Amino acid sequence: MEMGIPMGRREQERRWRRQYILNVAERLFARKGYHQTTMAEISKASEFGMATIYQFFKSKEKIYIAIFNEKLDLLIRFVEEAVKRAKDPVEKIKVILKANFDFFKQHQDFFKLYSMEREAIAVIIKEDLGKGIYKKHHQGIKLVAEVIEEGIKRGYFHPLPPKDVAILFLGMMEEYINTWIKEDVDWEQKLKIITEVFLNGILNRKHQGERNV
Amino acid sequence: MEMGIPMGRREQERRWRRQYILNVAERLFARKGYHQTTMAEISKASEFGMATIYQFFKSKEKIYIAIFNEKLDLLIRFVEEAVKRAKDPVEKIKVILKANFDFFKQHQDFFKLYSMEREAIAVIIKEDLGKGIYKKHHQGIKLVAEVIEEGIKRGYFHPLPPKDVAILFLGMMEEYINTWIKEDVDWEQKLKIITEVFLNGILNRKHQGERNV
DNA sequence: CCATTTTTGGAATATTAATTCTAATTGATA
DNA sequence: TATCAATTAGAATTAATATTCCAAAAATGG
Repeated sequence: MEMGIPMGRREQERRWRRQYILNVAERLFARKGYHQTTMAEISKASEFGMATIYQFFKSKEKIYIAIFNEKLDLLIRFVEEAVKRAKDPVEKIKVILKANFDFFKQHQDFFKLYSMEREAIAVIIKEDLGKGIYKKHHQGIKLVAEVIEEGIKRGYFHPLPPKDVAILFLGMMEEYINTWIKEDVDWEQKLKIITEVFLNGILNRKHQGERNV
Repeated sequence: MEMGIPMGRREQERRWRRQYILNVAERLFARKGYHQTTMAEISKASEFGMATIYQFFKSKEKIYIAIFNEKLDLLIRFVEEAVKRAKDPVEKIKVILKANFDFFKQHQDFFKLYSMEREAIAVIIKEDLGKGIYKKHHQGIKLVAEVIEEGIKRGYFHPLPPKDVAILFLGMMEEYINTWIKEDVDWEQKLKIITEVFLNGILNRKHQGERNV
């Protein structure tokens, strides 16, 4: 199982089936939410019997957790990779936005699930693993906060509390993706708008003297 | 029942009890989510029997919907009132932020519920009334978008699509409140930060020449 | 205070759906 | 191909809980 030791056909098939079940469940959960999706439906849609599914996952809850954990890992890795390739903080912010947009365009079902239940998950899932997901969300905040902090140190950004700025940034991004993901929009355009607002704010230069914030 | 005709004691008591049930349910839903909260718990916590509760609400779902509808109405009215009192667009933006912060500080249980299930609600609630809630959310977006539009026309804000900016604004705000509502923070301070970021962006003046957004 | 109406508590019912079980099938090994 | 182990389908079981029902209690009005 460890890296380097090749998997036999048997094991590969197992993996493939496991993943298949997760994909089917993800689609169903995204469409109808956790509670409205029954094991019978997952069984039917995946064309596996109950026992088979329970072979792979101890419970419905575990399926749910697995989807979140695996997709969130994927996302975090994807964003981290992208950030590494950018040099200056402004570039990094742009790259984070683009990476998130791209990822969620590719995984729309998951995004739906994510925005639908990220907050609820601590409540839906009794198990401690639910907290692991919560932790991964904070890992995302931390990543952005570090970029912000670097940007402040290097004089690119206003000296504001990095964590606060990171939260504002992610809030913007999430709600924005959430609104537009359903529709068939020009993503380049959207990316430009959010970048513009976040970096430059909405205030027009000619009025900036007036500000008394 | 119409304005002007005074309610008898009987009717007033009924209202009070109805509201009491809603308050209890709200607290429970906020703590454990919709599905984890049972009618038995609502009955126990409110010290009303089942039949009594079903006297007031046809179903558990109706209780949930009632909470959302009534609180959202309250919020919208509260924000609209506040906006009326402000003159220029910059002031209006600040006032909207403050009104939301204040409202949710006052109604923390509801905020929890709101952020937990706003997205999920269309899925949790089968009934059409679920869509009414969705509509109210958009009413909020519209209100902000109008302020933005006015601001652009009067030259205060950059000419960006008002609805997009409104969504970004609300996303920021929601996530921000969400993060800090649990903790005992300096709200004035937080209000300043979000206002600053939204109005001026994070980019430092000295680097603005470099921007190639 | 009595008759009538309304309200109430909580037990009984019905439903829904997660999980387990069993018998049948499939696949591997020799 | 025969044997044994692993896998599977789907029915049966079980658990949870929303809703209904009914007898008892309380409020109302004459």
